[in-house]
Amino acid sequence: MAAVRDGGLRVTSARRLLIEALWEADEPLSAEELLERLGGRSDLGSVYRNLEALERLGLIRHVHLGHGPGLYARSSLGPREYLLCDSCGAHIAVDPSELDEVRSLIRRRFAYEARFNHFPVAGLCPKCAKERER
Amino acid sequence: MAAVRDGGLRVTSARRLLIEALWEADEPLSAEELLERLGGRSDLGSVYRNLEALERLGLIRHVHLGHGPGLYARSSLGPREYLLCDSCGAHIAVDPSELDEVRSLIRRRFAYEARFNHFPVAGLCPKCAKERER
DNA sequence: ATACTTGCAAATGATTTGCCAGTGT
DNA sequence: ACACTGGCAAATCATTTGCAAGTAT
Repeated sequence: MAAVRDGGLRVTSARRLLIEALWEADEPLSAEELLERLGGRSDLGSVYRNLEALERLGLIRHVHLGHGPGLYARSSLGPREYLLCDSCGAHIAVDPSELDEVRSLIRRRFAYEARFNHFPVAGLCPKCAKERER
Repeated sequence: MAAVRDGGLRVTSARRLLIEALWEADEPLSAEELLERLGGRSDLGSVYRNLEALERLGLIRHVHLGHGPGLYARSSLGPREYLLCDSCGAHIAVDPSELDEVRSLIRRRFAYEARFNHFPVAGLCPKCAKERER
């Protein structure tokens, strides 16, 4: 809560509840899922506004896993980059270091600095890839 | 047009106009941009329905470059995979073979079969990456 | 006290869907 | 003829914004 105040935000009950929900979660949640966990003691507009504010402070991040809503998680959940299956929606989160080789390959070829924390690596998971082999 | 009929679709004027617009374009366009090129001689509902139908036949593909609307292009525009800059929106299209090394690295590490034709590689383009170096 | 926030409603952007008159085969 | 489509409107999903009343500092 200190970080919130230091960031120039007031500690309101809607905000505190949202933060608690985010801190209790061990995977990214949508705004709607978060609102449910608040027992309706807020509304979607406020949830989105607060998510944006907390993200500006760097306390949380959000990722887009395919279509569907954005998913939010506390930054302290650890740096994560994602691989998503286009076919079944399965996804895995990995430490950025696991993608360093991929990143440097892309850097050498295209001079792009690839990031898979906001938009994942898309493709086919092992199971779906196998199913399409034939 | 033969491919359309073979696919079980009728060749209607709305459909033909849409196909012409797609075939004249040399980069992916949104449904709205396509409708403009039809001079309003159709409507968004039909455009989306036809885009979906043509995509089912494999005649076109669509890509999501960041937020914003999906972008559609004829498949014959050539196999393309995309790199997108999260910061300035710049993007480049490359032949899949240029990403084969990246793909096999990801395959070895995660057994995922990466595809960057529907969702791009996201990150920072050379210019934006340089600006953040300091 | 007063600036920041909330909850509610309405607006927005992208896309989908229901309906029925119109048209390709 | 008859099923497939088109155009129009309304619905949906995710997210943003306006506003007046409420609250943290």
